[in-house]
Amino acid sequence: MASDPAPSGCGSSFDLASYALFADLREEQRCQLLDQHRVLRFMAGRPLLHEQDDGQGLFLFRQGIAKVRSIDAEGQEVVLSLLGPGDLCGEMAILQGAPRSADVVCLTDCELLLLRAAPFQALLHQEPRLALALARLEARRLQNLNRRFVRRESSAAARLLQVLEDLATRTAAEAPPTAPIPPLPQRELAALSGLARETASRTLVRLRRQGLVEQMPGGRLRLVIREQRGGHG
Amino acid sequence: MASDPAPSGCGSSFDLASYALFADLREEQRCQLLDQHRVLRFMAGRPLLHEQDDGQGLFLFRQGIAKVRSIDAEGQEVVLSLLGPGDLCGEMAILQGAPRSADVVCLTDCELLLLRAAPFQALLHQEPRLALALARLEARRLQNLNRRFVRRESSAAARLLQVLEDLATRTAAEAPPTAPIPPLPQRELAALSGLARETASRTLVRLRRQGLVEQMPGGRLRLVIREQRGGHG
DNA sequence: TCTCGGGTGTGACGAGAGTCACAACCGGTC
DNA sequence: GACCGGTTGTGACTCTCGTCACACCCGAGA
Repeated sequence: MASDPAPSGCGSSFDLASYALFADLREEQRCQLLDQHRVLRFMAGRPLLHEQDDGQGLFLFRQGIAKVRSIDAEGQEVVLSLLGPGDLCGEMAILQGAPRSADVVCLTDCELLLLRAAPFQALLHQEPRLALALARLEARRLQNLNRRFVRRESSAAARLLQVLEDLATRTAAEAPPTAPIPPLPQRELAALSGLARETASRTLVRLRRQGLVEQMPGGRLRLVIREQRGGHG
Repeated sequence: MASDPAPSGCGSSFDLASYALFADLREEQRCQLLDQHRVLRFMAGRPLLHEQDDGQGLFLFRQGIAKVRSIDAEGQEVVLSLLGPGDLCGEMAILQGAPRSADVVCLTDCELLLLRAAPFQALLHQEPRLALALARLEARRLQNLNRRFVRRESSAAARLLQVLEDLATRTAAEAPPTAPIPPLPQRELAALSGLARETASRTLVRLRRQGLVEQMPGGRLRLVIREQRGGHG
């Protein structure tokens, strides 16, 4: 992990306003939040939050994709969601001093902004816009997970397609589902969709034969959008 | 559905303070929220939210258990969570004028308080404590769903036990997992745990034989707590 | 009493995905 | 070139759960 210490001052080029959470704030308040922020870089495969156990902070994704995961009773990894540019994490720990139940691991090289918890917490208590925006953020996450929960019942193909679409749309803010997907080993794709590696392999082969997934130069995958993706093939 | 119109005044005996969401407010603010509230009663099997499509409100559970559910692509019901005394719902629609993706159906006869959206929304924008409490509420829901997501992978027995425990703890605020469970048909238990009715039946038989579940007079079930409920039997 | 209907237990079967095993491939390094 | 480790494809088998089918129970009502 690399870290650039940053000046406390504002006028920084970091565009907090592009994060929905901070869009409603006054410029001066955003500056407040940037106080003693740092820029962090993690290599693919590195965990984000482990090292920050006590002195928590807010992590804003600028580049790269990460997975939020948990370990079940049998020691199996369960992936709860994906994070990409424009997303943030660490707010749950700040909201409720709760012990962290999930950890975050980078899937690709990541660059992110770490805001200190203190000014964020202070602003939360005095500015309803921020608290409200946070409530909205949590609500949206809940809805996303709900949708995922509903799809969870479905076939291996549907689950894998869902993961591929998620990956594509996280490569950048506003990325289309047909954006090329960063090259990840099948083992990883399988973990993301909750399948065995072999099942993921077989399913990928079938999806390629059906023309739903395209192999791009460099081994990257790309979704091909078709109507009727019911996924009961 | 029965409905008691209520006076706008305060001094009502409804104890909003017992809901975590309102615990931090001043008494006067809670009164504000009670303006034109109503008491609603629904029979088991009745949907809550359908009829309130535009004029939304906040539903506070006082008695009874309900399920939050959604319908998947194949028309199958997927249960997202359970609500009981002390819980509330309808806040997502208020937070983001979003079209509702899930509906709420009573499992037993329910009694609840309906607060009007307007004063709640107004207070949200001016009182950070309320907005913050709402953010915490959403965060806690997210964590609950995360936990459920993790367990979803597991066996039929584990899933059913989970549902039974959820039902027991929702019969009242602070109810222990060993509280008696309201008598629901197997069809309903199966839907709650995402199993086929037959599988639920077979699994229940096995759990009874293992002594993990007890049949009480009147057909009600009760969980028996044992250490080591790994659920790989 | 018989019958009817809903809820419940259980048997037989099939489909889907996990597991084990192994071969082919690919990119490094020596 | 040979070697090695990690990745990918595939075949065979197993296990779990869904599905279909049916028998049983029990309470309600004619």
